[in-house]
Amino acid sequence: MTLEKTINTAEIESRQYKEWEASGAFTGHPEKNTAPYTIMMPPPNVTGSLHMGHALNNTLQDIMIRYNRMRGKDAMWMPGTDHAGIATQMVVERQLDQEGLKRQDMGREAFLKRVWEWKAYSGGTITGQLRRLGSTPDWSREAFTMDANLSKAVVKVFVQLYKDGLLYRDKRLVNWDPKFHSAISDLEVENREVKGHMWHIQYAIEGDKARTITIATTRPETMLGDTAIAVNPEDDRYKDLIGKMAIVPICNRLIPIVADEYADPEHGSGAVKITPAHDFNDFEVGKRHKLPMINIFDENAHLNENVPEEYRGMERFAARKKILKELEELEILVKVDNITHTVPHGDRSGVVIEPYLTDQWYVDAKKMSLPVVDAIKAGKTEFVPKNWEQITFNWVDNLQPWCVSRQLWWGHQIPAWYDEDGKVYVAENEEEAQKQAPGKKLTRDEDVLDTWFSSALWPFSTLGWPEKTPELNKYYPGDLLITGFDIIFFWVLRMMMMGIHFMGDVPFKKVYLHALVLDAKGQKMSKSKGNVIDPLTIIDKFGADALRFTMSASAAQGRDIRMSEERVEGYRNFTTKLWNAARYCEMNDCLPKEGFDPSKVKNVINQWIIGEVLKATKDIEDALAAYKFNEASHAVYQFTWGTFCDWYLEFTKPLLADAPDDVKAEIRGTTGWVLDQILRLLNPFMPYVTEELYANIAKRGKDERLLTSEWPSYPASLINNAAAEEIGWLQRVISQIRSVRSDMNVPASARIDLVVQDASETTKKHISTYEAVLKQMARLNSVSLLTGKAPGRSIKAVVDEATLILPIADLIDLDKERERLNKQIAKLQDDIRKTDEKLANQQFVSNAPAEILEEFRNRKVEAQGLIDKLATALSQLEAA
RNA sequence: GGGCGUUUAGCUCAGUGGUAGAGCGCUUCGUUUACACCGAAGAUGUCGGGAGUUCGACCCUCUCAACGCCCA
Repeated sequence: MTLEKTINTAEIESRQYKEWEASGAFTGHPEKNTAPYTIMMPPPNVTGSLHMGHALNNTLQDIMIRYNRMRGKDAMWMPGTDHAGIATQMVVERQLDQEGLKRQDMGREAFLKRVWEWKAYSGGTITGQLRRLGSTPDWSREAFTMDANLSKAVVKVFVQLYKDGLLYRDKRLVNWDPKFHSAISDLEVENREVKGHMWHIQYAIEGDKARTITIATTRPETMLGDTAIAVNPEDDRYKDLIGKMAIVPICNRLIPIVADEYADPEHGSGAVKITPAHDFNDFEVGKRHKLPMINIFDENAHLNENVPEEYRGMERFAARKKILKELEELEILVKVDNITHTVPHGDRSGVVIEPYLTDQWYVDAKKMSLPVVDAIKAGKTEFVPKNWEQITFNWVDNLQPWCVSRQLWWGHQIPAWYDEDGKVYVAENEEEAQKQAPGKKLTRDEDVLDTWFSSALWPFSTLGWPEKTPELNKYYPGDLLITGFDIIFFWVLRMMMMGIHFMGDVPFKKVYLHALVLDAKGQKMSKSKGNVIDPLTIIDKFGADALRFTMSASAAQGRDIRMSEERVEGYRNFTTKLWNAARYCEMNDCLPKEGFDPSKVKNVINQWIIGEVLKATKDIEDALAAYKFNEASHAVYQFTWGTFCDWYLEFTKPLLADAPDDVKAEIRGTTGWVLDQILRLLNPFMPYVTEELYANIAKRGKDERLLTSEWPSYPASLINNAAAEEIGWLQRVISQIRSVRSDMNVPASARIDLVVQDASETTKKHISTYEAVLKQMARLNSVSLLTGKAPGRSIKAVVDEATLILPIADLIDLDKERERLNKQIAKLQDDIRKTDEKLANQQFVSNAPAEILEEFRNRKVEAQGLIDKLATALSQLEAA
């Protein structure tokens, strides 16, 4: 086959992916003895679509999976999707809304049918998009958090945690989302800074018309639920009022004035109203003082029957207005301050969260997290970068019970039943529950579980737990988890809690936490800002390989990634470069040859490039072992472009034209071999273009693919230091000549002569060996050794012991050459001065390690040698 | 208010206790039959400010500042 002149990424991508998937190479083999390499994919929302975060996350996972598959591991990347309770229900409710329907009118069953339909319709979108990225998870095991077996695991876990006393029902204040009519967890609350007011309201004191007490509040409507006023016990202003009763305006209820440290004398008026049913701090104060709790809201955050008649049924912010108006009329609204404060909002709904007293299910997250901390400290699970471990510990210290019930319909319905007295029975099914409550009429808990409850089980529920499957046996614990730091607390820790509790071991050995993908200006991408870059658009424009390489090359640990098209464009150019290099190889019959043995190579240039392949391989391996994706990418990029294309192919061009046949044959073999290695090294990063080239550069068997080929592995003895030194010399000579030519404005088209002065025997040998290469790459007419006197009017450059003379009298500008030489000398003298200062420092000489001293001394000698040669060149110039 | 992170070339960012690197951009030159999505050469930095540790600091410590994120 002949490679097309230009690469057609869209065509290659769709064709190659189909072949990969059909080949069955993504599938894990629990029945085989091969060592496993397991990654659990963070399941994206089933109805979602690919964003840059997914692109980053999945690229990194796929690199590790492909790399380990090539290294002979049983690579198993577990894919799947999450039912995403609130998010999905919200989407479907919005659709219903447009049809003028409400889920309450449809009923639970009909609504769920509708959600399943939506899931069936849009559920394949995200997995299709992951395929476009080139991801190779084991699709045959694709799971969904609401699959029957995963749901079974959820029920099992719920019941067991209940039995273990780690899950319980409790009446507490929750973060209530009035839009969803549901409790949400602390983590789902987003505190937003907003402009608001601090209202100062005067309360009368019972039996003392002369005294009043002024409290400050940002939420005056909650005064209808006040059950106390708190003052600081040390606050002299109010000491005498402690124990007296105040009168709540409007509803004219009597409430005690209590002493509590919570009241901050510095803050507001120093006196705070206490509404235990609607504020987390007040709730604690209420418990301390055994205050009654008056709930004044319903599930819509509308005022309920516990408030004066004229307020009942009012929306909370309307009620606030009315109250303020009434307070004003009563002339007890004494002051209004404009302030900025943080107000809790639902991260999904965007509405203000109301602390609300309800019965909910809680998991004792604190208790379950203790073994997690121990496991991390013991190194059973290691976080990369490490600093997340400490952050995790701090967070665990402040852990609150995890509210796991949600008043939604889409999700895992809680396996709990109530009898007519409200007694609860937790069981795996109704039959079991009934056994616990013989003869009683049971009703099932209407609520569902937090989405993160089921995703916390992901590392083992997807492998068949609670059955003892071969998969579970082989793939748990997983090797690596790659996810964003923003869901450490939502997901990573909860997986660890559940994994340790139910499997007796951590779910993964390493957790790589990547940063966020931002726009080019460093801002978070969001629909409202309109700065979202769609990965699919990027793929269409530059190809999936370019996007993947951008992600990998940008993934420096602990730093956000600024996404810009220019960067992707640069890596698109890299794919083109590789493509063209392969075309060149094809045109020159430099393709992989059967039976080529890199250890048998005789030509130094070939020995050198083989050694460079090995060095690059090691660099990539080391970088990946440390999860430094940017370094690994850089190593393979640099080798391919900077070493193979820029030097090796250029070195060998003149030889392919003129050298003896055996040399040509060896070059062809070596070039083909190196190309083959590059394709392997690059494959995890750029799977499509490499696969396509691999298929085209040699005859391949039906099932022979890079996807399942082997990662390069050769003995380090193939690195030939003498060859590296020799080629280093060659590169220095060529660079020097090119540099002076350019400095002196010698036209590239001008073929000039090179005369070498003071050449050592080795250099003489090299000059003769590489004459053809030097001529072509430095654009020379002839290469010779100096005999007799050095020509005066010429450009000179120094490489090691030798002086390179370019006698081009008619082409050079004497002043310019003088200037160039003087500049070089001046710079070297400056270096020597600095080195001398160091060497003159007695403390440096006596304290610095020997090899450093040696290095500085050598540096000086070398610089002096150079100066001498340049000075000679300069004086000859003057003499001429 | 607490915590974390960032501050290095015009831009985006790597980096190491021993005389600063990449990509992009910029300048000059170039149509040598893989590639102009290219090649060659080049310019540009008191490595945020200050102090300390050290023979030696961009790197370690302290401090200040700016910016960002998270939590209260």
